[in-house]
Amino acid sequence: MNLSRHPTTYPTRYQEIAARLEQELSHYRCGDWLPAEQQLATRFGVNRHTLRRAVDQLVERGWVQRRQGVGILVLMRPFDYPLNARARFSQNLLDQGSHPTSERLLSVLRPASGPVADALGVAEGRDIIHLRTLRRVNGVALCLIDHYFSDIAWWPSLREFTSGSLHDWLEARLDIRLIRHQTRISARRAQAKESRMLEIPNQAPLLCVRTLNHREGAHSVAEYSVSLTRADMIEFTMEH
Amino acid sequence: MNLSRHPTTYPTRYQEIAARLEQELSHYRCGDWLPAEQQLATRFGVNRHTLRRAVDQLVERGWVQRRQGVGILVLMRPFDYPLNARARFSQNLLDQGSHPTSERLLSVLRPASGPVADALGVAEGRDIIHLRTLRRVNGVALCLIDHYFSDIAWWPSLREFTSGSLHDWLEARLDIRLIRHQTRISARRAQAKESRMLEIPNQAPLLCVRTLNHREGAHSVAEYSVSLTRADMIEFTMEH
DNA sequence: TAAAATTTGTGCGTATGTATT
DNA sequence: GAATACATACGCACAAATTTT
Repeated sequence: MNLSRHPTTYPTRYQEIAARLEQELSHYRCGDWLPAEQQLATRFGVNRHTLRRAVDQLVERGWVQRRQGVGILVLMRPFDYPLNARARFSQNLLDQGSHPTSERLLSVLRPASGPVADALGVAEGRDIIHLRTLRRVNGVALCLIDHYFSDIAWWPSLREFTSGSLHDWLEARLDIRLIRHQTRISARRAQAKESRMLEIPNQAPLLCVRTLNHREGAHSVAEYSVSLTRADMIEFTMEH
Repeated sequence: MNLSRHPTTYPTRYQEIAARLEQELSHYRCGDWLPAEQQLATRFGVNRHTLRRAVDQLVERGWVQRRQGVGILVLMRPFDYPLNARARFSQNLLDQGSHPTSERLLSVLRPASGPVADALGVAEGRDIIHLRTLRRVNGVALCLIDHYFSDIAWWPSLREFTSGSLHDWLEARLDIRLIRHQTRISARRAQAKESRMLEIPNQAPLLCVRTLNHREGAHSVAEYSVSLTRADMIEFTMEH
């Protein structure tokens, strides 16, 4: 078995096209759609498979994103550039749930799945409150948080939450102050759905922070939250 | 442009095959070759394109590697398996530098680079102590830490450190107790060198923890450390 | 509400080129 | 040189998702 490197080879057709498309990305803005695959294939005089392969490269590099039935979305923006140059936002690790600028994507009453039930300390299948919020900075999706609450008495109030700071809302409407009890931090690649919601390339690294929160004075878990944050944009900090 | 969620979809044929192949990887050892694409395609009753697409997934995940004219090389080690099944090790976020099982890879006196000098609060180019340690669990490389110390008076003692807990060593040999003052947590993909040292696929997600440590009572930074941990194996926890 | 059109996603069959054994 | 195996590319067809009519 020969482990030596392969000699350099001439670029294949799909690589040529990928390079060309990458150049031309500068003619687009974030949010623009590329011409349809068939159009591009015709223009380059190749089969659609070959064109798709070229686009695959751009997807891998994180420049564009596919949307079935819609088209190919251009992600690259001047905004992203400095980020990889270590110009990440810095965020206090303990601030989860108190972002002043998050919007609600989902709020439902639903049976607790296994992991959620475990975290909240309730029986699997019991109804719990599930909110999902998205935090944007300058219009860029940054952080997706799932909040799970065990006390469905909060539902009438929580269901009306639409945007702002969730923890401020709890304090203002229900006079409830939540205190962080446990934090778990991990990282992994974004899965397909997550990368769509956060508008990032598939497989991009995400920071995952899971927290257990109590009410002041109480010992049972009132909230379990799971946040997914673009790792290229955020760094968590903590002063001791 | 509609950013609403996509409905869940059923796995496609190639995804099914990818999942099946991933299961079966445990039947192989690192260095084994998979059966030829045509054989696998025949066995699954699909076209070779479809089979190739399934293998593409394994390549993306870093389990196998293609060699033109040779075959498909199995990279994965059996040990890696349970990890993706969410069986990550749990580690206290504040334990950096005190792993009882780390080994020294490097110990040198060298001029401080820009970022290190900034962190330690010394002039760029001034000599500092640089130690690099690797932590293994069951023989598997888990965590790579660069330690930078501003006080070169510690050098005669630190240069003799070879393995064990670095912070224990400092306390035993120099009667120095270090206290965490600031923690920064980020995540990114492994670069080529890092993936070699940690024996993981390139681009695999890493957790990066950077800390500033003081001596008890003192205010200046005595140690700056940067740890890189396999994100598929570790989850950090913190009780408040 | 429903159907049609558009666009990407998946899959098959085939042909040819390239690298290795 | 021959055999084997992966790499690239074309053409066609249909499925799935979305948007438009």
